[in-house]
Amino acid sequence: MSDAPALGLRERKRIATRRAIQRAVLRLASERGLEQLTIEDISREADVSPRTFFNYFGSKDAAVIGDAPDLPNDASVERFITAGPGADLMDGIRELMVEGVETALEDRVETRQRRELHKQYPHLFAQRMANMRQFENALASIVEQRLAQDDPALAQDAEALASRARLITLVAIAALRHAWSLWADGESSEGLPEQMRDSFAELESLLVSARP
Amino acid sequence: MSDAPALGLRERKRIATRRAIQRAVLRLASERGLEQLTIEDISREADVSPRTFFNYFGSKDAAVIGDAPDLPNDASVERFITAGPGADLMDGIRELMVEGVETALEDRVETRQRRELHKQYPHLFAQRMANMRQFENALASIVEQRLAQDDPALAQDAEALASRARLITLVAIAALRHAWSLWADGESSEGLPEQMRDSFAELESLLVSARP
DNA sequence: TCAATCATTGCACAGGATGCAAACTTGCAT
DNA sequence: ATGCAAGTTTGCATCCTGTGCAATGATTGA
Repeated sequence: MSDAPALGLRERKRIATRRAIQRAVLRLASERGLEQLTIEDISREADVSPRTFFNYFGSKDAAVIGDAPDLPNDASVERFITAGPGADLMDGIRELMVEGVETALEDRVETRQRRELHKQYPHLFAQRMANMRQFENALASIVEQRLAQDDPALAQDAEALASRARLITLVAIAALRHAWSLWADGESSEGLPEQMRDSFAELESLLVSARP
Repeated sequence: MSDAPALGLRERKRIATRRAIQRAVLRLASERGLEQLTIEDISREADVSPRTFFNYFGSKDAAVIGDAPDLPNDASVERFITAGPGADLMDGIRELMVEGVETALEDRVETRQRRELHKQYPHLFAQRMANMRQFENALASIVEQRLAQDDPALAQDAEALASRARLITLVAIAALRHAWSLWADGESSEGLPEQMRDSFAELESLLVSARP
């Protein structure tokens, strides 16, 4: 858990600046809305020059959206890949995802503000989805390795393997999006991880009912 | 099929202008890339003023991306909703989607150019997916009606009904995205509709294999 | 033909975004 | 500690995006 190998001052300052900008943009955007908010306003609030803002984020939106979820550490990934054919695939993916979003959870206030802004400005949500593509590709590659492990026959056909891994990944992401929607729309204070388990369970029941 | 109730001259010109801009942006972007392309360039090529460009599209990207797929006409939708519990749900959704993208298919050259640009600029692809949200909501609402028809018991619980309809929709969209990816990445000249049938078939086989 | 309606255009302007070079801060080897 | 290399912040200049407004011109329907 402790990935803090004594960051240098420079690195710590960088992170602080980044977070200062993010906090500033969330605070101001929540108060008066995105459109009546200029880079200059944000920079003033964050105590940096407008030019510095662009050193950290390519646009106003990018600062609001927040960082894309990351894959968990290598140990978890390795465990998933080598879990063997006996372990349920979707369960494994779900846990990887939960780990991923859990590490990304920062401040409760910020999370709430971001959620509100996502509701208010659909294009932000959209861009966030766009940023997921990287995550998506990483995940697909991992799933591919797992499939190759579980089913050596399938591993012979690279095309089929890749196609299947991608489809499985996309279905898993469908569940993730489902969880996200309910979590973002709902008023309940249920955490995203819990909602994710619910959504994956519903996906499971869907698959069952689909088979006569 | 013939939804052309004698468009007036004004309407025809509007459509022509829109298409002229789209053609211009695709041509120029394919030649020299998106970033070295200004609104002024595009407008010159399309023989309209820069101001007019913005009357049609909110941004450069919007012009490249193309229009979001539409739901098919009401007859098809009605047929889907009332197909009854005997008809396979995913098959029905797939056919609705195929109809939707088929009407959106314009010119072969444009389609190809757009495909290339989507490969080259992932954020375009992403934005396109984002634009699907409207389509997504429309589809979810239709699926919800179908579910309510098929399963009156489920229809009692509005929450559960909506949640399930949304999940099913998202899974179907996962298949659509899968088809889209393969179609965009692949060199094959196979059409998107065919690829969609392949992807939905693979989804089907996935569900089967998931059930021991 | 005339008036209403809608589309196109030019103009002005605020804000977004980037390259560049100067000033400053941090890291590190001596 | 000192000094140099590397990285960060900033101001400045500049181009592009995007929008409101008002004038002009084309299309429509009576």
